[in-house]
Amino acid sequence: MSFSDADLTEETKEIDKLIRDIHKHLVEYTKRNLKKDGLTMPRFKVLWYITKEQPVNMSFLHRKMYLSNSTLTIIVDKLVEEDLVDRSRNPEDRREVMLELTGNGEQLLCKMLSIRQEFLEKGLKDLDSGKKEELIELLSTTLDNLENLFKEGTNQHE
Amino acid sequence: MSFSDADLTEETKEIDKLIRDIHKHLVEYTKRNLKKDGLTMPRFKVLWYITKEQPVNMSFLHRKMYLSNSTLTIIVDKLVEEDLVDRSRNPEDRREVMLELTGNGEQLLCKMLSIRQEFLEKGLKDLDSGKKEELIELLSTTLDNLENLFKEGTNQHE
DNA sequence: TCGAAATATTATAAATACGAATTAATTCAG
DNA sequence: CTGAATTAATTCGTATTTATAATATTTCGA
Repeated sequence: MSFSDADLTEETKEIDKLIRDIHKHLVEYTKRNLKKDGLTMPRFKVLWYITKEQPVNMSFLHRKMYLSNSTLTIIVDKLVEEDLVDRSRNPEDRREVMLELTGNGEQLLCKMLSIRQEFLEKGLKDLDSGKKEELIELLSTTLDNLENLFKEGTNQHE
Repeated sequence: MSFSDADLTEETKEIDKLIRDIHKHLVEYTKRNLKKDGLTMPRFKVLWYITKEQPVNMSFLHRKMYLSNSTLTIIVDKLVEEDLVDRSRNPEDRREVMLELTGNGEQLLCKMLSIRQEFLEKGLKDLDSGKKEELIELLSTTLDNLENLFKEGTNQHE
């Protein structure tokens, strides 16, 4: 078997499309369920990122989500108002805000995550554990490379 | 080797995270480059979808992108104004609009797609052609299942 | 031909997003 | 210790994106 440049290009395009489409379905399915509980995607994501390393500050969200602090302030305002997030100043460094999920927040996030999890689980039903591990391996390698490439671009002087 | 339920759950979470993160890097890298040419993500996506089946109408974009027609009208307005898209009525059925890329549109989209393509290509550099095919196979299986699940949910009566 | 269905736009309102200026707290150089 | 620089977050002004409801316009089936 031999591969031309055109094949390689096609493979990349194909993988791009697959990643986009899988992601799109995950997002749309998630949105559909968020809506039932009055949540939107950006607000859901903020909850999700907070839960990763509670308590977190605004800058953490900024770094992870690639949204400006001013945008995040508005989104967090809303979440606090809805009693999903608790906002307080860090006593160690009072410039920093500390964000944590409230009980409500935890509960709602959990629910949404498990709905999402179940959806993807069904999507993966034809892959046995070995194949899933294989998939994880292939995607991890790719992500590592992309992260490095991305950082290089970011540190561009000027 | 044996696998517990917890392992299976972890595998799914891991795959979810990998898909999201790869997608995130693709999006952020693309955005960074779009910005240099005054493009935004939704506008870029509309160009991309138009090019898939030129000429397309608004409803096609609606079905593919999960955006309301009114949202799309606004985005397309902007693209027409920027001379990236040509909008005309379909003479066969004058309710329909026909969207095509202008020369400028083609050119700009091509440029952006190849920048994106190159980025992902580098991300995939450690996978030989066999592994890429494997990856395509695994992702395709998953996407098929997700598409079916998604449709089921959509046709829910009411 | 008449009314229902399909297609797109307009009007309105809300959420999301960014950058610049501002405020407050901390750190650091001298 | 004090003032300058730095850091963190918010506010403000503006633009973009998004949704819903209401409104043409056109097509098409009975």
